[in-house]
Amino acid sequence: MSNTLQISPASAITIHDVARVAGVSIKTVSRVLRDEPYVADATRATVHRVAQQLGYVPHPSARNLASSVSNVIALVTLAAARGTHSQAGHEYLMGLQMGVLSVCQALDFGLMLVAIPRQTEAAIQEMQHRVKARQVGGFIIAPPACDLPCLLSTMDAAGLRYAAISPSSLECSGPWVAANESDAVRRLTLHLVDAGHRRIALLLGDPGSRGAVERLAGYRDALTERGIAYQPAWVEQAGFAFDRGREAAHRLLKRTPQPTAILAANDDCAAGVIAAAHERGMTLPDDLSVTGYDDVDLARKVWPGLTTVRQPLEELAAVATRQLIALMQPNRRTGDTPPMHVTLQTDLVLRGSVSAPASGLPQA
Amino acid sequence: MSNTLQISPASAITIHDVARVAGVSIKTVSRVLRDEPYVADATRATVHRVAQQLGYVPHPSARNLASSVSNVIALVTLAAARGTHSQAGHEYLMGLQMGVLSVCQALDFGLMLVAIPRQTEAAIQEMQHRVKARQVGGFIIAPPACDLPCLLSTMDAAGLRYAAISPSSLECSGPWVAANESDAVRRLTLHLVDAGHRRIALLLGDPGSRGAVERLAGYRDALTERGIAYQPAWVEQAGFAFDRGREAAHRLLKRTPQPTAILAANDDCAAGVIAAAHERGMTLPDDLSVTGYDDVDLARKVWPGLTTVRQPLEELAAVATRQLIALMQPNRRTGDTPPMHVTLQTDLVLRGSVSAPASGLPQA
DNA sequence: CAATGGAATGACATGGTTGTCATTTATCGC
DNA sequence: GCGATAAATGACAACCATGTCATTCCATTG
Repeated sequence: MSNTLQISPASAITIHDVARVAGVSIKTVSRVLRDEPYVADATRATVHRVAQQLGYVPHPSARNLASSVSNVIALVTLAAARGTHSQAGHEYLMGLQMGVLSVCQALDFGLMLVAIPRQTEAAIQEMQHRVKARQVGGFIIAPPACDLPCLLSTMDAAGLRYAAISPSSLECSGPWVAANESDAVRRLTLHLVDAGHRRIALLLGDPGSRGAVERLAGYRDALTERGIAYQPAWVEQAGFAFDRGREAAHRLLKRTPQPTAILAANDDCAAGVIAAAHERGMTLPDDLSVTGYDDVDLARKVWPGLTTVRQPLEELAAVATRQLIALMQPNRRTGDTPPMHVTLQTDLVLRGSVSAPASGLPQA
Repeated sequence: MSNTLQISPASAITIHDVARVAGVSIKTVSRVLRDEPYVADATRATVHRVAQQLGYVPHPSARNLASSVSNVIALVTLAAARGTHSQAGHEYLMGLQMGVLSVCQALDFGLMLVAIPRQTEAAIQEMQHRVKARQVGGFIIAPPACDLPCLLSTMDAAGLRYAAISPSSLECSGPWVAANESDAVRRLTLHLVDAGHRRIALLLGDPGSRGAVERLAGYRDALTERGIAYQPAWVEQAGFAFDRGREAAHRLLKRTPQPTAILAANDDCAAGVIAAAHERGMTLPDDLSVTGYDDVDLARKVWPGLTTVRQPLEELAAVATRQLIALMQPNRRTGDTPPMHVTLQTDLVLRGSVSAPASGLPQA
């Protein structure tokens, strides 16, 4: 009937209205809007036009109720103990969030935030609850949540759909994305060696994290390439936090001989190293070269600016999101579906925190 | 009938199952679970017990469909241009998120993330779309999203439910929370004056932000209290970003006489000031005292550590969330409902970035 | 003791969509 | 031109909760 545009009182248009105006059944409207086959092209066109004109927006709850398919995904982080901040750096998490959000927005998915407890058991329950309540159709598991022991394999067993970002364990059947961390650290190490450093300490993150293994490999590769002997004493499991970096740096700088360069586990940790060096009255970068990891804002804000590695955080998250959505809606045609396992390259970012060692000739 | 615990195949328990097992009608189950009156105590107890035993979880979509009330709220941030980071500091936003999330989790609300475009018109449409689609029942508007001109009053007009965090404009009928920023800056200024400073520069954030007015007032109050003349030349609209702080600091430090202390707009901005001072070869804090604002992690990580103001970010967000939920579900009994307008106190955090001025006697 | 009214409960419709299956219409081979 | 097959469409139930309104059950009251 009336083809008049209805703009203002838009909050009540249902599939029935579209069907009535288009002169077809609601089922046909449903078929058109869900891109199902067996609809005549002419009908398809009419329905699309009418739906658009009426400003029809499908009701997600009704859709969800009828089809038990959700178009909401959850970004899973580790619940912080009351008052403390979460484990992973804020900027790291925020970068991931932005990546997830941009894809969600483009594909008309909702993004929920879910914080899970630290025990795998409880975490699974929490997530199952969300699925049971049909609030959420799938999960993006970000570090360090994905480092909970057995989390991913238990999720597999529980039938929860997910995509993991930079998981430490690959013992899962689900998709994951990660950056090529061994290559990143290899290049970082070469950069230091080529600047003249020989006593290079490596601080690693939590033992459970993906980087721990990969980065050590990259570090050793670089040393081998340049014919420098690998010394286990220069490697420490420090952790990612500022304070851990600071403590580790104090320990290292007490030694004789001192390291002339420290590869920190991430930018926060590197800032801790810098703080420690300052506390010991050292001048940076002459007395000590420091590198970070992640290139969060902090890396530019400390003095001297951190030479670091830029992980494509937003892209990591975006890819994971597309993987998950492909998993949730196999039939959906969303251009390119990323493969199950993706490794992305990183960029070295050079700033002032690395220079040639001032004191002592290059000696192994 | 069977009172056996059903644990594993839990994904299909509906209100009908509960009703059947409890021997009552579904309506009665609904009444009990929604805490409605006119149910005998004995019935109430039975239903609760059965629901618990069966592990019944109400289906939010069905609930939503039937009642057209959502139990999902959205945290609204400003969409970042592709690639760039969002306006507000990451740690600031993350602090707010944690606060919102903790209340949501406690009250069994879902939290969605929504990024809105920079134009009020488009932002309203985006939000109306969510509501129209019944995805979301209300919004928490965080800075700087709430500083979009007329956003809040337009939301009022559009009938969108919201609570605002530290909004610049109070021309809205909705609830808001904010920190007492004028008092915070007043105390910060007194702290500097009492350390011997007289030439104190004040960097303000974006003109549209709440702090701009409040903080200036606090600054002037402090000067007046100590009998120091207010000089407009010492006040700049620098903005919150690191680079803005750095540029402003360079401008200020070129002057004669130099300021001996700078109150930065926030910690990021303060880090920029510190970087500028370093670039000019100054020694901190002897040559220049600097203060930040927010007490994000960065404040501990720069050298010297920033004397700053801790805003109770998580609490601000938590209060806003409770305000919003009270607005959405007036009947819900959730202990204490916060008042419509809440102002929270702040804490001074003293670190190494402030000392007595090294050069020059205290002269106005 | 019948009438009254409120407490306690249930039957059924409703919300907006999708799934199932039946039905109508067009297409094809011979 | 006829049946067989496939394409196109629609009627109706189902999803799971809540809202409306009717009904039953008691305790009071006159």
